[in-house]
Parts: sequence; structure tokens; C-alpha cells
Amino acid sequence: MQATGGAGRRARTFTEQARRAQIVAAAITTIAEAGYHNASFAQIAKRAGLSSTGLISYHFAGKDELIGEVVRTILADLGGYMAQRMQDVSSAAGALRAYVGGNVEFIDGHREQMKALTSIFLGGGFTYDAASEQSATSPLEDIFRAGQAAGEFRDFDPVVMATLVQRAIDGLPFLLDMRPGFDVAGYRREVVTTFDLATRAQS
Amino acid sequence: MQATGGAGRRARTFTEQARRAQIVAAAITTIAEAGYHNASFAQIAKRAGLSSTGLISYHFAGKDELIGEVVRTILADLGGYMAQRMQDVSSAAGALRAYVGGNVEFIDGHREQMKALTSIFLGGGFTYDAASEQSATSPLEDIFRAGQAAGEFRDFDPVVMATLVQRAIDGLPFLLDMRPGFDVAGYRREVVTTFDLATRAQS
Amino acid sequence: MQATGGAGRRARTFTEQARRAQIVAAAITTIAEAGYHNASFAQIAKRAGLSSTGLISYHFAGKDELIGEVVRTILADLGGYMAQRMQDVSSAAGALRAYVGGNVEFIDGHREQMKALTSIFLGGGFTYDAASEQSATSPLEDIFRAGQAAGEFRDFDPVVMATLVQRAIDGLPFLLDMRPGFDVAGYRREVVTTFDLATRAQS
Amino acid sequence: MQATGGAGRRARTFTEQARRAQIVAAAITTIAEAGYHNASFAQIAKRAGLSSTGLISYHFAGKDELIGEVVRTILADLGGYMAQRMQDVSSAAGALRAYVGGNVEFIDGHREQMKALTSIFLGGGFTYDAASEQSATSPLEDIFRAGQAAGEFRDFDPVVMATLVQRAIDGLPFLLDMRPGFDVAGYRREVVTTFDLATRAQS
DNA sequence: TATGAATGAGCTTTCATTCAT
DNA sequence: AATGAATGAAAGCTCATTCAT
Repeated sequence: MQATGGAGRRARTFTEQARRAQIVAAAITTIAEAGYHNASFAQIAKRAGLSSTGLISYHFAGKDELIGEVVRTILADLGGYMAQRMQDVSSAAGALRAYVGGNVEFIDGHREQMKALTSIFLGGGFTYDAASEQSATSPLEDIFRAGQAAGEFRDFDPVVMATLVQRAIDGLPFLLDMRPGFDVAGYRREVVTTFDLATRAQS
Repeated sequence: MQATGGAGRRARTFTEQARRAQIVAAAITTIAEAGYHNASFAQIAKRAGLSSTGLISYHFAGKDELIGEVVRTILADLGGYMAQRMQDVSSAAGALRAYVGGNVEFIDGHREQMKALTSIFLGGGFTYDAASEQSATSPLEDIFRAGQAAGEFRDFDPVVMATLVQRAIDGLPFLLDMRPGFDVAGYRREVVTTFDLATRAQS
Repeated sequence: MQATGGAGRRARTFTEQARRAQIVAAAITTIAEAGYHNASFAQIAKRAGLSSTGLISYHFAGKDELIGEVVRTILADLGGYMAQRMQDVSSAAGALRAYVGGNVEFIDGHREQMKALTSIFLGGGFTYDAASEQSATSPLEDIFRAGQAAGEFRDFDPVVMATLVQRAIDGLPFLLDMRPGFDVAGYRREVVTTFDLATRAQS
Repeated sequence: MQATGGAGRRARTFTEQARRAQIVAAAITTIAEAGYHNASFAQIAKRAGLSSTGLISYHFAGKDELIGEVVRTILADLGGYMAQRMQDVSSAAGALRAYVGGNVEFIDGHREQMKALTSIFLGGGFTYDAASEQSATSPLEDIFRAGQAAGEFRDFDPVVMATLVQRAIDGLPFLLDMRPGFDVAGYRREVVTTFDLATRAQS
């Protein structure tokens, strides 16, 4: 399953946009509740109150496009949120804190979406297609490289460290799903501290 | 999908055990190659050279039991390996190093199994069911608690830190699958250093 | 699928006639390119640049009527052409030559239409409904009967002979589609000679 | 749709062979009655008294294979019949008579099969794949070439003449379907006479 | 007059499971 | 203990048609 580009598409009606949004929302709910693999058109249609699965096929070229839209929608939300959060950072360490904090808070506030997103990626419902739609290099790598160049950070492999941080973040939806009352703020604090200690230049 | 307990089960003949092992092995190969979702009984039977999918149903109560057996088999291997590796550790920091190192090496040496295992967990093919069958508390948490009690480690939440370490480990099969030539030793070194710095008591 | 009669139909506006013609033309192109079975309303609408398949349903009572119109249109063209070609024949043998020659030339010059027509008939998209709308008796039968009465032709079953000639003609679109460079003039010559020999009164 | 070769296939059970034959028979009936396009698995299953369409998919790799089997079955019957009929011909003219006569009689005696076969070919359900399974050159062409070499036949294009004869034969199922009481013997006689006159060397 | 939206039946195929032998 | 046969539900997708605007 690949991310389908939006090229050569004629304008969409307001009604169509609304329906698509409704279907996407129902898909997110369904995926979050039942998991990516069990989120069939029939399940989604039922949850959206649609008369038939044909309506989904009518509005989306196929399951790929629907899932792609789901992913794009959530990532756009996350991207918008993070762009704001990363505006006023002055140091690499500050950027790292902002990145971790922003992600954790977004996940906390968008549990259903993030659970769905996780389910899609982990379930193989979306081939990341690497550099295509998404940043070829993670923002984290950039932060680490900048911090190392500035002498803020010790010498480590930025790719590996970015992986570790990202995985710490990506694990959160899983935790929140299993334990809804989980102490998110505490988690954020621990993660920030952990990677602050792990990355800072030794005195 | 839940792990089915082994309660009230009558003894298995040797032949049956062999057949089950053969099917489990074929299931692992199939899941690793095709992914959990595409690993239908038909695919598994084909790869195992079985005459019928009925044979799988005959030996396993259902798909749940088969997948459960796959998971249990791999985790038992891993557990056995790790038990050896953790024998001669004298400090908490040493235990952490051994745990990370052991896991990374096992994953490196059992790529197919670990890929299958990852695919199952990420694909939602197995609800961890929390503490039910598997370790109620992670060995990592025990290490951290012991290290903190001994003053080796600083004060942090052992559950969160265990999560971070475990996720750093669990991400490896994913990386290895995408980049088979990945520098595993380097990864292990970075992870060890990172969590050494993150956990050690401050001077 | 039956040809629907035009009874009890109120007059059509000019605009409606134009739209119908446009749709019929698009249907012909679509059927010729994709075959009768693949010529769905969606395909036809796309090729005609129509905004909706609903427009086709609006202008035609159903698929039957559209296909019927396609058939009628092409047959009308053919009929008009043949009427001209058959004007100045003086003998039955001459009429046979003119009939064969005219048909072959029309087919050669209207490949798309004839391919569509063939696809419809062969694909079962149109039940000839025997004598209903179309010629109760083939013109060929009339020619043969006249030639026999005049002593030009030997004694044979006019219905069967008409069938043979007609099938020789109907096979041409199929040949032309498979081999676009096919020697049409040679084909016409062979067919004319063949049926000249087969029908002429023995000396 | 292509004719699928039978390579690499393991032996079939007697039961399976019987079921396949039953399904093929039901498919022939269905196609003859409803036409190739309307002969869905559901229709075929209903006519065969099968519990579900899944059973067809169980015994045939897909619709292609089923249709291929139908075609192969009928062509094998026809081939066997014709091989006998063509045994004792001594002249080219005799061979032509035997070919036409044999085909007409077979068609007369296997109306359902031939109607189905015609529907499949005309409906585009089977790409002849030319030389693959079937004779690259029609037997008719061989007969004509031999007759011309022997001086029995006049000079004409063997390919075109073969086409004409073949089309005269292929049209018969269509006629028989529309007019079940059609005088087949008369048709055969007329066709034989027609092409006898059309091909014989002029005196 | 035309449009986009929606419907529900239909399609082929795959699935885990059951069952008689 | 194992096999091949069969089941019926479910999947994603396309179809001709209807309808409100």
C-alpha cells in the first residue's frame, strides 16, 4: 500500500469534502477500536452510518486512498501542532525538549487518532515510501547534528539517537491504550531527562 | 486474539509434538516473509509442504492457538538465551549492559523469528494480555530498582525507563529488515552508552 | 437485451438530440476500444467528458436503449450508403457484386463503428429480435430470388446462401481489427468471385 | 483471458475430477443459456447445485481456468470427432466435404456446447492465443493448398477461402439457437455445394 | 437540463473451519 | 493421524440506476 499523490485531481465539492471527512473520521475510529486489519469497509460504513460500502468506493479510489487520507490527515494535524511548538527554541537541547514535549502532548490529546496511526503503520497498512511525502531525514537528526556542531551535544550517532527518541515517542499511544490513566506528564519528564542526560556534552 | 492457556490439556504424543513444531516453524517463516496478515493457513500449509490446511486446524484449536504457540516458542528461545547471558552480572549497570547486549545479539542471530514476532505484535495478532502469561514485571524494572537501591542509578521511574530501553530493543528487527547490512554492533554500543548515561547516579 | 421500440415517445428538443448523439458517439468509441462488456456507463461518460453517468440514464431509458440507439445509428449509416450503391444495378449478379463490394467498402471506411457493432452483436448485447425492427428478409435473399427467377442463378436455398454471404461480410471487422493492414480489396475480390461461381447458373 | 497451460500440476483425485467435470458441465449449460457475460460463478453454482461459489474457486484457480477448461473440453470433443471423420478422405474436394459435413453434424449434435463455445469466443472470454494451443494454420488452409497443388482447385487465396468456409460453419450454432427446427442437412448440402463450385478448377 | 451523491445488488476471490473417510 | 472436500462468511470493488437539487 502506497501513499497516493494528489496530482491531476479536479476540485472537490463541498459535499464531497464533507463526506470524505466523515468517512475518514469513521475510519479513524474504526481502526482505533478494531485495529487496522479488522477495519473493513463494512465496519467503517457501519460506524459511519452509511448505507453501503459502495459509498466509500464512490468517494475513494480504493482502500489505499482512504488509508492514505487517514494518515495524511493525522500527520497534517501533528505537523501543524509541532510547527508551532518548535517556533521559539534557541538551543539544540531546547529543541529536543520541545520536540519530545510537543509530541507527547499531541499524542495525549489525540489518543484515538494516534492509536489509529500506530495501528496503520505497525500493521503494514502504509509503506512509508521514505522520502516521498515525509521528511527524508527526521527533524531529530537535524537537531542532533546542530547540537553536536554547536558543542551542546556529545559525540554519538545522530541516526541511532533519533531512532531511540522517536521510538520512545511512538510507544506512547500503545501505553495510553492499555493504561488510559497513565501519567503522561511524568512520562514526558522522564523522557526529556533521559535524553538530556544521554546527549549533553560531558563536563 | 488472546493467548489460550494450556489448561486441561491431555498429553501429546511424540508425533503430534513433531507435527506441531513443524507447523510452528512454517508459520514463523511465512509470517516473516509475508507478514502476519498474509500468513493464512493456506500459505503456511504450502510452505510447510502440508497437504491440507485442515491439518493445521487438526493440530491447533484455531489460529489463535497457532499464533500463541509461535509467540511462546520464540519468547522461550529468547528467554533461554537471556538467562544464560544474565548469569554472571555483578552490578546493576552490568546487568543493564548484559540485557541490552544479549537482546541485540539474539535479535541479530534470529532475524526471521524476531521479524515474525514483531509482525505479530505490531499486526495486532496477539494481545499481550498484560501480565497474564508473560512476565508481570519486566526484568528491566527489576534491574533498575536494584540499581537504585544500591545507589548505582539515579532516581527515575523504573517503569518508564524500562519501556524506553525495551522499545530501543524492539525497534531493531524493524531496522534489520529494512537494512540487512545495518551496523548492529554500533547500535548496541550506542544504546548501551545512552542508557548508561541516562541512568547512572550523578556525581 | 432487446431493442426498445420508439412508440409513444414525445418529440425531442434539439439540445436533447445533440446530447444523445454525443453520448451515442462516445459509446461507439468506448465499445470499439474496450469491447462491449467493458463499456460501462462510467467508461462512456469519461470518454465523452460527461460529468456524471446519471446524464446517460437521464437521456436513455436504460442501457438497452443506448445500445439500441448505437446499433440503429450504425445500421442507418450503412443502410444509407448501401442504398446509393445499389441504385444502378441492372442484373442480379451485378446486385450481388454491388452488395458485397458496398458492404466491404463501408466496413473498411467505418472500422470503429463496425468494430463496435460486431462487439455488441457477438457480446450478446443485442438480441436481433429477428425480423422485428430490422429487415424481415435480407436484401440478399431478394437478390437471390430475383436472380433465380431470371435464370441468372442456379437453384439453391436463398436463405442459406444469404447467410453465407452475410457471414463472409460480417467477418471482416474482426479481421481488420486483428490485422489493420489486411488487403481489403483482395478480400472483396475473392468473396465476389467465390459467390459468383457458387451462384451462377451452370452452363 | 488466456488459455492456461497445464504444467506443473499434481495429479487430481477422482473426486476432484468428477467435481471439476460437474462444474464444467454446469458452466457450459449456464453459458449456453445466459450467455458468457451473465455466466457468473453464482449462476453456475446455482445450476450445479453447489452450496457456494467458493467451491468453484476451490477447484479452479480462477474464472480463466474454468473457461479455459470449458473451451478445452469442447474442442477436444470436436477434435476427436473430426479426426475420425477425416480419416478416409482421398481427394482435396473430399476432404473439404468431410470437413464441412463433420463440423455441421457435430454442431447439430452438440448444440449446447457449441452455443457456449461460440458465446465464449464472441464474447471475448478467451483470447485465442493463436498458435499456442490450436493449429497455427487452419486445416482448411492445408486442404486448399493441397487441392491447388494437385490441380483439383482453382487459384484462390487459401486464407480467405478458409475464412469463408469457417465462418459458414461457425454461424450454424447461432442459427440453430434462433431456429431449433432448422434444416441442418439442407444447410450442409448447400454449403458443400457452394464451396465445391467456388473452389473447383474451371473446365 | 444537468449534476453529484447515493444505493444496493452483483462480482471474483480468500479465509478459517468442519467433516467424512 | 491425516487428507481432500466442502462451507459460508467476508473481503474490496464495479455496476446501472435513482434522486434531490
